[in-house]
Amino acid sequence: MAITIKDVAKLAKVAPSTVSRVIANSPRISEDTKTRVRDAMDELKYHPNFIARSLASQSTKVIGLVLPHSSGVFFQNPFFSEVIQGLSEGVHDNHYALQMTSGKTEFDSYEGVVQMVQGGRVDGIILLYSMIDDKIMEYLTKRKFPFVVIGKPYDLVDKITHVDNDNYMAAKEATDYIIGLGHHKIGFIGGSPSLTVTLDRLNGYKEALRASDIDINEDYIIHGDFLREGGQEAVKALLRRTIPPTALLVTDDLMAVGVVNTLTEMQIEIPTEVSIVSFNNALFAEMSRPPLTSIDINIKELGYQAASNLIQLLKNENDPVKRIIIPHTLVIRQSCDVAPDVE
Amino acid sequence: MAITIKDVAKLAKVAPSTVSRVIANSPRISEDTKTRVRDAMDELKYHPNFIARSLASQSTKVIGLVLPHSSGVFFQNPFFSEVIQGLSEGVHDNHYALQMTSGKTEFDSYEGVVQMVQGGRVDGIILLYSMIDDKIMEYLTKRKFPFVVIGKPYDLVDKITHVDNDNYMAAKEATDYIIGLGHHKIGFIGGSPSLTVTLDRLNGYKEALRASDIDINEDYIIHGDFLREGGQEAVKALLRRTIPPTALLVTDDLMAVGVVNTLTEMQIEIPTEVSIVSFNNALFAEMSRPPLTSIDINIKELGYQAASNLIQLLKNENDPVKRIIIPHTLVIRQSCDVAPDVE
DNA sequence: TTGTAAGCGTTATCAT
DNA sequence: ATGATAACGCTTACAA
Repeated sequence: MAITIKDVAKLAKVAPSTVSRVIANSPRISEDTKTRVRDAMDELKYHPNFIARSLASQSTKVIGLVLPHSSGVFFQNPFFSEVIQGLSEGVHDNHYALQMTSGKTEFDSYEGVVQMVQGGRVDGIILLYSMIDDKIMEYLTKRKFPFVVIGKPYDLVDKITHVDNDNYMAAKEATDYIIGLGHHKIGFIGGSPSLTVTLDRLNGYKEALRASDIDINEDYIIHGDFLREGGQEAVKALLRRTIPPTALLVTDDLMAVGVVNTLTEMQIEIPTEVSIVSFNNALFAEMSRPPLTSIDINIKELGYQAASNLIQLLKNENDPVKRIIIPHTLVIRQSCDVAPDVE
Repeated sequence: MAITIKDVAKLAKVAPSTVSRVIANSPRISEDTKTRVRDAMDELKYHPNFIARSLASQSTKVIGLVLPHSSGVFFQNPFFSEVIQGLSEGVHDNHYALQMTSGKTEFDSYEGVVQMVQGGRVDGIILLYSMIDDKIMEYLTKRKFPFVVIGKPYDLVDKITHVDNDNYMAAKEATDYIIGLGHHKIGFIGGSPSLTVTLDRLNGYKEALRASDIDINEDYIIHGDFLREGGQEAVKALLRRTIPPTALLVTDDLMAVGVVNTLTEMQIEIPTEVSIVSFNNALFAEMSRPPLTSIDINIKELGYQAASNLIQLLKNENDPVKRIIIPHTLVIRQSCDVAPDVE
């Protein structure tokens, strides 16, 4: 059996409660006994038992992570590694631990969350996605369990602390950039329309067109998976239009890579025949031939802020609801050119 | 306060211990009371408190994950996402949870592990790397704490359960393949020489040369980070040799991408002037221009097996030490050609 | 087959 | 400033 607080107490000739106070560095303990107790702890190589502490204090110092249920897709996207990196740093800096839940189906995920929450495994939760009509978000809200979402909640935006980019503006800027190059037949290839990030970017795209008096052509708007395959299928569909677009706004680099692959196979030249702007600025964007102009959304920071804000919320019972916007930047590379039909 | 076992007991008119037994599905409880208790649980929407259970049973059903300390590098490599995916499925299938520890420095990581172990936070640990003279591995071994490593332990190979590829054979096969194309000036670009995976692959490479009576030229062997930058620097160094190699064995796709970038910039043609075989077969290998011939090591399975074997080890006190080898396959693409100096 | 009661290792509330 | 002692919610001998 491991060394417990009692062993330390015995060695230091104090009560267990005193040892506990020393651990918490209570000001009501004399410096004298503090050092005596600390010496005993060192001598015995004492390490507090987190489980016992959690039970007594009703707090685990663990943050739960909820991945989207179709995590197979999610794992393949570099977005995953990058948020995790930010999250990991964020919790670590605050002396919390990170625990993951996946789940093949939505029900599966839901059960995982309930276990974490009702099982008292975690003090707070971070949702790594935001979609419409999400049962998990509904559950957490109803239970008033502390959580923050990465992305924009579909409902109750002003009731739920979240960390997001201004995806509307980002898409608008990207589209404006394309329009500035003379394009007016601009396609939109987005992820699942049940994700709020897709909706925001779609709206930004539409607004940019509207502001420039370009008709919105619903045939130019396609949704797919945040995967290469998603991009491949989408661009094929767009090329079947009677008048195919001369530029594409693609909401994810991995999809954009699929788009590039397909266009290259069809011997359609980028950027002379088709221009592309994508999102996320993963390594893929840089590696692509040609390198992709992409919007950097600072994924790591998204994770870091989510973690630190959740923890702050945990410490401060009545922390106000917050909306943290992480800045984005358009990184111009070589996937855009002036419109071929402009003279 | 949440619903506890006592509330259920009261409603079902049984003792708390009976409820506990029903949860554990003990055979010594009559079907009759079982259903009565279960009805009560449903009615109250009871969920067992994991923390309390952990404290009482001295087992948390949580697996700890230890990333390499320079996790910044690690996170960027697609290896990370893929193992995590496998691990995640593995623990999930066995009703365990996954908890992560990172740490900027080695000391940092070490402290994290000690906290997990002595703090009773986890039942077992998975090391996501294997390097020589690793304090953490030494600590876990000394403490006889259950753990498995992904990769091959440097010491005590037959005392530590691990999941690995046969990296020696994989490298040998890859090198043989290159030799078969007529190359005999073959460079080796590897990751850190303190990682056992690097050593194994290096040995396989050397053995292949030896078997074909090709001199081993230490000038052809370079080590770098498992990153694009690592590959870039390494290949530049190799090209400065008086007689530069005509083929390269690169132990990681991401490094290989760096190699390809650099060669392309220098207008050296792949595969006509330089052939390349890389490892891991990440999406990068396929995306590269030209697409890379790469050894698929089945990363996801590495993770899945690590998780399930650790859990089995936890269940079966005296499970034998195991060495699980995940098969690899050489995926031939377009980065290799016959040696330019062969007629 | 079921109940009683003693832990598990802390924290926290009273006393002193 | 410190010590007893009762939680925290569960598991598990030991009884019955």
